[in-house]
Amino acid sequence: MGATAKKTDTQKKPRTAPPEVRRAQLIDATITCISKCGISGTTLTGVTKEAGLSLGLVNFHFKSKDALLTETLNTLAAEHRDLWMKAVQREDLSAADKLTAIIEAQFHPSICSRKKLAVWFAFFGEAGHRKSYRENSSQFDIERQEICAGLCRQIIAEGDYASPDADGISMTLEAMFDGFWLNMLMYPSKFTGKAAVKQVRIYLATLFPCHFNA
Amino acid sequence: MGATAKKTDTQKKPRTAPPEVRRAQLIDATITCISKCGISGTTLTGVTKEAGLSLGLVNFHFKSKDALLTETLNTLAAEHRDLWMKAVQREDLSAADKLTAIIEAQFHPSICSRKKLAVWFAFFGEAGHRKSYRENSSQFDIERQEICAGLCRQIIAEGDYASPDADGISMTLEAMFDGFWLNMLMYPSKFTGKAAVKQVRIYLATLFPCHFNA
DNA sequence: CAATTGACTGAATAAGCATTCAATGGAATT
DNA sequence: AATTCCATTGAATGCTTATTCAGTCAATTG
Repeated sequence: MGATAKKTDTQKKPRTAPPEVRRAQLIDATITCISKCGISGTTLTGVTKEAGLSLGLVNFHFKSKDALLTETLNTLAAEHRDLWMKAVQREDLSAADKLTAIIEAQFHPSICSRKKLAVWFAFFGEAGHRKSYRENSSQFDIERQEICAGLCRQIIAEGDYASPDADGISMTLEAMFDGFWLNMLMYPSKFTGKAAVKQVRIYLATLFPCHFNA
Repeated sequence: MGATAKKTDTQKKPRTAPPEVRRAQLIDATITCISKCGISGTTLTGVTKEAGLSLGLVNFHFKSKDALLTETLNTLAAEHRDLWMKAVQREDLSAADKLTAIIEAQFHPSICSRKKLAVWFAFFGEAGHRKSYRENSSQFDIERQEICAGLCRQIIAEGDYASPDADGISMTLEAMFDGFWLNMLMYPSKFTGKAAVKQVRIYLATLFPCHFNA
């Protein structure tokens, strides 16, 4: 339905666009395709049809199908990292606030829509044998887990809590992040992002009652 | 290596075997192939080569490749269910003991070898769009979660604990199960089954200190 | 022993796929 | 206007794959 931005000469969409735009379009279409058909069901014909572009464009803007898939995953991973990193870098937030921000980023609607979750797990399913799928995103995971462990250590020191096991707690947090993601994908009616955040906060409130409340 | 059961005439392996045996061989080979190459890299040529059988046998013993994959997943799901169900059905165990048994089953080496984890997540990755992959195993997941919730309710009643949210706890347990599985697959050197059991027990010990200890 | 049955084989088939590339389009530059 | 350059197109190519099936083999039955 008509989107006429400038009356002057915007009537027909241009037949050509800068590579950046095309790459973004193709990555978007790839996300849609993977979420609908899985990685094994995602074909270049399908992706380009979804994007409304012609078949040959993928190999023009990307080296190969594999490069398109890898860059799709990297895009999702970077988008996620940007969101929580923004909060972690703020100087005015307490350790508990930063940890809360990481949790909320994990379950933010823009990060874990059903569509994107399907893509994440499609990649996890292939990650076992595809090194390129692990490289980037696992680096981010490790980075986030180490930051979480550091924040936990700080909170433990602040509150003088009994449990000294910041590494164990951050491991468990990581597991809860991924586990709730999977359950949100498989049983969306039973598991929502809101409920996940709530449960993670209950876990933290049990451990650090002075810093968190359910 | 020699396995000579009966001296009389067992020298060469028979060229033919009952369908049950062949089906099991093919499912085994499928697990190996998926763990090595993912679902998209698993071909009938590869499976039959792995099994040391001829190409045509898959479509003889199974309706199709898809049927083979579905039955492979169902086999894994049933194997897992059998393990925890055996403990849950015992009349002599307390609720806490049964919950412990479920946790230990979840991370039992026979259930979550790296090989089998790779297969589980390969299926999760495709489950979004393949109804047949969800049907059986998700039924088992729901069943297990409801049993866990019941056990939690019982424990809460026994210990007169403050937290009344058995459903939330069982949701969190489920998430920890899946999340630790994923982390065991992705970072096997950092995450082991033993460590996972320990962390889950710590979680329960925090909630139910009279029933569990870390 | 002959006949029958069920398991097994692997070459042949047909469909689908990623990738290539010669040709086209059109915007920017000369 | 002519030229250059880059984005774009989609038919053609060559490879991989699931599935079929006509035939082989061996055990069991009559």
